[in-house]
Amino acid sequence: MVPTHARDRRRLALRETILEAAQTIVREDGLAALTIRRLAEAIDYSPAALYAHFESREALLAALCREGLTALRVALEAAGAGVPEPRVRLLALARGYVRFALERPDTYRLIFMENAALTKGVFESFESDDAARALGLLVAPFAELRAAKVLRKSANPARLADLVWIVAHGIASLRLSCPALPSTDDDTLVSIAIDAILDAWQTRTRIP
Amino acid sequence: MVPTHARDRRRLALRETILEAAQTIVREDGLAALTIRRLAEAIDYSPAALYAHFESREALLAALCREGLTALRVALEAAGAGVPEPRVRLLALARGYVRFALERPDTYRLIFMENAALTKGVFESFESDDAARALGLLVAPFAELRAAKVLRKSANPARLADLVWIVAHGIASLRLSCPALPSTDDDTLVSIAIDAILDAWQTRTRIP
DNA sequence: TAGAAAAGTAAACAGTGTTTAGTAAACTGC
DNA sequence: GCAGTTTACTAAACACTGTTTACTTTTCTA
Repeated sequence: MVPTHARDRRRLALRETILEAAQTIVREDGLAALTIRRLAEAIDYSPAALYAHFESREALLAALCREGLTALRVALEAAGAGVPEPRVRLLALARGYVRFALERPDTYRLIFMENAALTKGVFESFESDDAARALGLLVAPFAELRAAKVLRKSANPARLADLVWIVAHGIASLRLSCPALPSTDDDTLVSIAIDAILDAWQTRTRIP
Repeated sequence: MVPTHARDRRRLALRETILEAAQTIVREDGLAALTIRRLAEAIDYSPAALYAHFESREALLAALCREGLTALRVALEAAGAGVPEPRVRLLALARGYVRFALERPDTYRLIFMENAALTKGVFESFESDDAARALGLLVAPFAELRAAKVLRKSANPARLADLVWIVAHGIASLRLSCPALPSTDDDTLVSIAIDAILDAWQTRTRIP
């Protein structure tokens, strides 16, 4: 899949250079600072040159968005790796999710908050493999817990995974928008939420 | 508090006119369509005239943001009004929250997603009474349920309210960003989440 | 090596938020 | 009622933005 022709290789390399410079600018001065002119200057090309590699600024943001989604998936895989116990892994995944958002706020905003059309485009057109795999990481622990009869048979792993995603995203995005408001710290919130989910669906007999 | 002098009254009226025209534009063509020039044209003034009432576009957005937050609080009050049973009220509030976000996506985005600095400013500087009152609506049912010994004494109403907020915001904002992804419908997600929270904290004896 | 194709640029276009200088209107004190 | 001052408002410009066009340079191919 690596291009054979020299000019194609250079083309791809420049595209990569552009994306890297873009990431740097975003990390240093935020998304609003990412202008075509500044980006062009950073890589010593004319502004118009960028249009040979990206149809528009929006398209460039979409590419950054896809890269960000991949990075999120990788971060989650790392967070869950080597944690055999499903409940602990679930906690680790959710915490890893929130941590990723807080460590790379602009990336996270770009993926999920900044631009509706962008996010939709990335999740739809790109048939986002990363999103599916990331969600899969959350589904597995629930499936395992259900198989081990820790959770009831009526527990729907996919739906519970959605719930975890909702909670993690809720915490992360609220923190990015109005940091003060949920006054409890993130890790506690995450474990409270996950414990509640597991508690609610665990096999048990209720005493009325 | 109503200004006595005629010119002050006119001033305030124009300010109101500007904000109303802004709302209309946002509702019709989204937030990106809200430019100073278009807004000025809509109210038949020159662009510069707006700067007598708002320091900048950002300041205007902040005003819209505050109005949106008030509208959200009012919507929540309406959703919870006349629902005496705490659990049912909690459901109604959370569903009302999500519904508000979906019915006024641009308003909701403006309040919670679009602009970090903006949101922070509104929630901090304005010592947002609306936010506090809205959150209070969510705290009350938990306090009532705890008082009625439906929930354990260890249940912290404020923290549980945060959780509900996190879930409602999580659902709403994910829906606005990547509508396809949580495949379960919103009302079901809300009730699943709230049931889980109530379940997890209800007074009970566990059979191991 | 000559011709075609690609890469890259400078300059312009249309749009943005914002500032400035200057004018018209409205209010104030006499 | 009138002079003077403050306010309201505008037209025009400034410094940006993303993007397009016409043109030049470089690079590959036949």
